[in-house]
Amino acid sequence: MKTKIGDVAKLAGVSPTTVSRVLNNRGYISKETRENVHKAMRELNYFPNDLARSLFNKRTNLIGVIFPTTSNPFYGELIFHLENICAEQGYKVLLCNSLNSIEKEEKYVEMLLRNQVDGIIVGTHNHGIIDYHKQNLAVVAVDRYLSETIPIVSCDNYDGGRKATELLVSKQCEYIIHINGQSDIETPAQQLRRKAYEDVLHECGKKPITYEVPQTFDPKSQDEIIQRILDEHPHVDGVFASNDLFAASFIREAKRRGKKIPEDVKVVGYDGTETAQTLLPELTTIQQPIHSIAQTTVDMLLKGISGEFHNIKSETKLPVTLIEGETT
Amino acid sequence: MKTKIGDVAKLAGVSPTTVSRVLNNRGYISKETRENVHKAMRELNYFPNDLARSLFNKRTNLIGVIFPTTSNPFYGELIFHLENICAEQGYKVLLCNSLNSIEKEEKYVEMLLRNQVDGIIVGTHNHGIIDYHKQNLAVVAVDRYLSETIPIVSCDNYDGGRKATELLVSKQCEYIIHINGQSDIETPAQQLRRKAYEDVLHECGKKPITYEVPQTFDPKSQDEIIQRILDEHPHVDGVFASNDLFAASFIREAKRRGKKIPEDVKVVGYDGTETAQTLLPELTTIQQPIHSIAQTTVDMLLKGISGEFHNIKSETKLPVTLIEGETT
DNA sequence: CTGAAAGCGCTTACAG
DNA sequence: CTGAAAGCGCTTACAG
Repeated sequence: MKTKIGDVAKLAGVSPTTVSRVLNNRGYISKETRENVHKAMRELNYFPNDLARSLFNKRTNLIGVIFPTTSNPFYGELIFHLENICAEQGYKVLLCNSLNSIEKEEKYVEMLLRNQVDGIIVGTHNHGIIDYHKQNLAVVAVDRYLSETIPIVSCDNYDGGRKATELLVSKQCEYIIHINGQSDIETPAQQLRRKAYEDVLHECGKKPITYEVPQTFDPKSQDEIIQRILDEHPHVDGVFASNDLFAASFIREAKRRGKKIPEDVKVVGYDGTETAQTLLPELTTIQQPIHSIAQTTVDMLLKGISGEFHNIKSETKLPVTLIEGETT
Repeated sequence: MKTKIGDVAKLAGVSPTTVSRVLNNRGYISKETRENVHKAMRELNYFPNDLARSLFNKRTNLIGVIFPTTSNPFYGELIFHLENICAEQGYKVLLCNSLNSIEKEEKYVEMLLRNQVDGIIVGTHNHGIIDYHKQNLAVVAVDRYLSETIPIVSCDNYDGGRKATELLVSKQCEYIIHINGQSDIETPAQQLRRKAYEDVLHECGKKPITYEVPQTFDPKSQDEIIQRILDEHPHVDGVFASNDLFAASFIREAKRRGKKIPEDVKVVGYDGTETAQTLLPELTTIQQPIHSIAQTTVDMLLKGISGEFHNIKSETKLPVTLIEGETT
């Protein structure tokens, strides 16, 4: 049997009330009693049951974190920071990999609700699911517009898209193609990058061409699209990919077809994760400040939990950085 | 206020007991009553409070997952699969990124204990912390030997080390260096790879040289070691790195110094994550079956939770695969 | 087939 | 400074 507060009380010769008080540092307790209780707790190797405490307090210090998958280095790194920052503040993270499946997301949200999380951080589509159930629940979205009342933390996607495209233009690329995630009304993140790409191309009288990769995390369909790009546009000489993995896949296939990077085709990626920078350091990319995103997100969420925002429309836009490598 | 079982009962015109029974599908309930209750639940958008249920049941369906960091693609992918498999089976994952800090690990373990997790999956050193507190707690270790009584799931590290080193030898490398994580009594995973490397070199009369990279996840100290390797052994012509990130860093620096890969130096990595295979597809590596590791680990843990193993020494060794790329 | 009572492990007014 | 009582939201014997 696990030891409980009564066991400690008995051993220390006090009431459970008193043990609870030393546990919570509440009210006056004589030094002697406090020490006795502490001794008893140590002796019995006692750990309070947070379930019982939370049930009473209506506060779990639990945060739900929903993203497509920790397998993707951008999310892997973001979630690392999110969890780490939460832990520092005494919050615990319930991890949900939804793989962009609406069905899974719904199940996860229900699970989080049942577990009485204090707040949720979402980085997936979430077609209004959360808003509907929103009941004293703090929610912050990362790079997604979930609803009018949910604060959002994102990077300057339009600026990122411009920086990437303008670099290609300035390097004399004539035939610039954009590889994007599947378009989706709920994720203007991608759309803003695309919009910027299109704006820049229009400004220099070029025709934008965008290919969309389904967000299914299936490497096959990704490869297929890349084959198609190179089949249909053998003269492509510039590519702006909306994440570093797409960029890497493109480079791979272009090289296989005998194209030299950057001489024949220049490539810019997006995200600039530590992992991608280590594995493919030569890649030119738009780097997102992952740590800042995490910090800002947790800050917002904790404010939300302590009731500091109330249906205020809020959007935080963090700056991105162009990292020039050797693929441009 | 959140709606609770009493609210549902009132609306459905029954007692809380009855609502609980339809919730748990327990005992006989008339069809009509069941339907009324369901209707009331829907109407009130009711979700049972899992805290209260768990408190009574002494079962949380919570699994603690402790690894160094989701930022590392191997752990990112492993944790993705672990979480996904857990979710399928109705378990929820509490994520802990311990960064190999013993202090953090201890805090996390205590946190998990307080939260009454049903089991823990550990992939970090854990100097006996868990075993000490082991109290009805199922624990499975991934690639770490924690104690005699904790089952372990790992890959055949010795075979991986042999395969990697033998490949280099068969490709006529004369001067083969091994880059390993920091040695540590509790992590024979790394040591087995190293042992295999040393055995193979001894077998062909060569002198093994191993460099250790501190497991601090600090890119600087990693770069430093790699500089040192190339400074101290300018004639190195073969490298076996115990993970793909080390391999990538080495390749980067070797190229910077004008060495051609694989002509001048051949490199074999380790892990073979999807991410590394996408970003650095030309890397020769020893691939670990991440999905199988996750599946086996969860299977073991669930058996442990249902009391199916009792201090039985158990080790599962999964096979690794050599993936020949273009760096050898 | 259904309900009243007791209890899961804790905490907080309320007394003293 | 300390304790007995009630209650957090649920579940399960036990009656009926």
